[in-house]
Amino acid sequence: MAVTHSGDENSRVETVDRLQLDNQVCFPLYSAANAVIRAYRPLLAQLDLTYPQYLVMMLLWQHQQLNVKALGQQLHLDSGTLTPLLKRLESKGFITRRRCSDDERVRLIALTEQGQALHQQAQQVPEQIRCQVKMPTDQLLQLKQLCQSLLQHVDS
Amino acid sequence: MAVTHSGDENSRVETVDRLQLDNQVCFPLYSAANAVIRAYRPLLAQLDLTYPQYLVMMLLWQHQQLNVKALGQQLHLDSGTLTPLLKRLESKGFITRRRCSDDERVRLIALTEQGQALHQQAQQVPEQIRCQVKMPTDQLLQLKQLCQSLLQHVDS
DNA sequence: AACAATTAAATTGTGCACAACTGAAATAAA
DNA sequence: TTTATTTCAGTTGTGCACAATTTAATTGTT
Repeated sequence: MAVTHSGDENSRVETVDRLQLDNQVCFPLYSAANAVIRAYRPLLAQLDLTYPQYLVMMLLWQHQQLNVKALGQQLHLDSGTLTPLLKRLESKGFITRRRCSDDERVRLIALTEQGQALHQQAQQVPEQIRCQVKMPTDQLLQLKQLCQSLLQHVDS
Repeated sequence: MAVTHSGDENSRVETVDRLQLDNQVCFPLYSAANAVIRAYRPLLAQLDLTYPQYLVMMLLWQHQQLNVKALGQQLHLDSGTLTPLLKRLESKGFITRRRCSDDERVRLIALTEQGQALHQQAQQVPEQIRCQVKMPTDQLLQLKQLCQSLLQHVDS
């Protein structure tokens, strides 16, 4: 329980139960993320990708080749998540997982031709998803910036 | 690829690649949600709860008794997620899962004394998590409202 | 009353997310 | 140069999240 002052004309003192769903930031954050990823699902299914797989592919379309650590740092995911995910992308024929000759610990993740080709098909995804989110662009930009800020300011 | 007009003095035309991580809302949303839930983990571990279990418990602390459908509607989760989660809460001794006598299809989820008692222990969680998020309260409020708005305006 | 349609929850199977741990290779320290 | 430490991926095990399906109970129709 916490006591806060309301911003009304006559400043009342009200008791806010912070253990209620309505008063928490994390619940809408978590629900909204789930909802948007749920909206991505049918679009990405046409590319035979899940949302986290799509994230990896976007990084590879941009950088051609990355190791597991670099992927993990950019996506905030660890090897426990990435290794099986990358194996699935490999078995679908979208990426290769070579060992680095300089440092045998490192895996170099690169696109196959098929993975490269998927880039074309994916071009429409952003606009398709944008159509399903009926919200002003400036609000979405604001939401993006607040999420990025939160990400920087939470110690986890 | 999309062409947008920047808001600069001399309105340049720039090409924005919407297939880049930096230009998407969902990625920071997804990462921020994961990060905050990660921050909750050690706090909730002391109560022997996961974050989704904590959500269910909060609803029960507020309403005493709910069926699976009502829980699902409020949390945006289906029986495929809730049924095993509720079984875990039951086996920990926090809830009961009675069948409704009026309608045998329905499960009535209610708190045990132990589950009720957990409410006291949980009182500190919101302030503890607040300390780990070094961000102004007005920005968090704004983030909450934008997430709630997004949740309403995405068809999924 | 008999049958069809609907509803509530459970089940099955896939794919994350992550903590904790392991093994192997590279780097640092003695 | 041996040994200690660190680093990179991989493994194991738990718990979601969800699509698709199933079972059983209820409601609606004829």
